[in-house]
Amino acid sequence: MTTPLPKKLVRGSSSGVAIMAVFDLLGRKWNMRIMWELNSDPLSFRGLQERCDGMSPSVLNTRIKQLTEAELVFTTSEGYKLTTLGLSLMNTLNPLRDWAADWEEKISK
Amino acid sequence: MTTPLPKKLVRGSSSGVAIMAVFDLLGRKWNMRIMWELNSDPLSFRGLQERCDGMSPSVLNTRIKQLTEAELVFTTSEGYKLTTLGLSLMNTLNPLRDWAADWEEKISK
DNA sequence: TAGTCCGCTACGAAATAAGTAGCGATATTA
DNA sequence: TAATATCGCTACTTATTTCGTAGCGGACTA
Repeated sequence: MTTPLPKKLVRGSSSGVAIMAVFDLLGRKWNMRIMWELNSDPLSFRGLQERCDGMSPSVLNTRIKQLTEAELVFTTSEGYKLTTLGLSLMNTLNPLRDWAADWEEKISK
Repeated sequence: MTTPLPKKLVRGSSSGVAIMAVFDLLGRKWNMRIMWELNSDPLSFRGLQERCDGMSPSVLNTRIKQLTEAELVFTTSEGYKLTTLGLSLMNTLNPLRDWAADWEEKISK
């Protein structure tokens, strides 16, 4: 039988807890994409849906709720927008664009 | 009936394709976490599993294959390690740690 | 030879995402 | 004012992904 693994491992310190929450949030389909699209423009529900390859409205709805709860997105009369916190996240994620281009180039040989 | 949405929207240019692939890869449960852990140390299969809260070995196995395919991870006699490409990705993702701390602070009020 | 640990696989159950129809509200047009 | 259209969003079913667990075959050890 497989050795039971401890469910939680005591790590070096309390640091590293916050980043795990970020991984939980961003490591879910569509969340990064939605924020990326909102970083360009504020968008309506259906507009966001179109930009995100026609993703399911049911999922979009739960994503918006999550991101709103996380204070990264909020609703206005002109549609959904990033909060200051959301904008700052997209700023830290911005270098990903260049990395991605580099990666694609090297991967495709 | 719901208006059919166009499955693909013509965007401004060819730029932005690579970043979508990155979102696909990183927007999957465990992928960021695995790379984060490997950025600290090279780890064995079971070691990686422990660090990742005892995640299922079946999922871990498919993740390792994906990340290897993406040339972000490779296998050595001492365990799994990040490639140069993988290291550079973690470098661009590094500011996330600080952002996460900031976010947690503001969120918990 | 028997015991232990390893990377990894198989497989059923649970959770998440996709896909589609359509409701109620508001806006627009006839 | 009535018909039409569009909106955000919900309710459902189906498909895909992830989880949890048992355990195989190989390498090492006693």
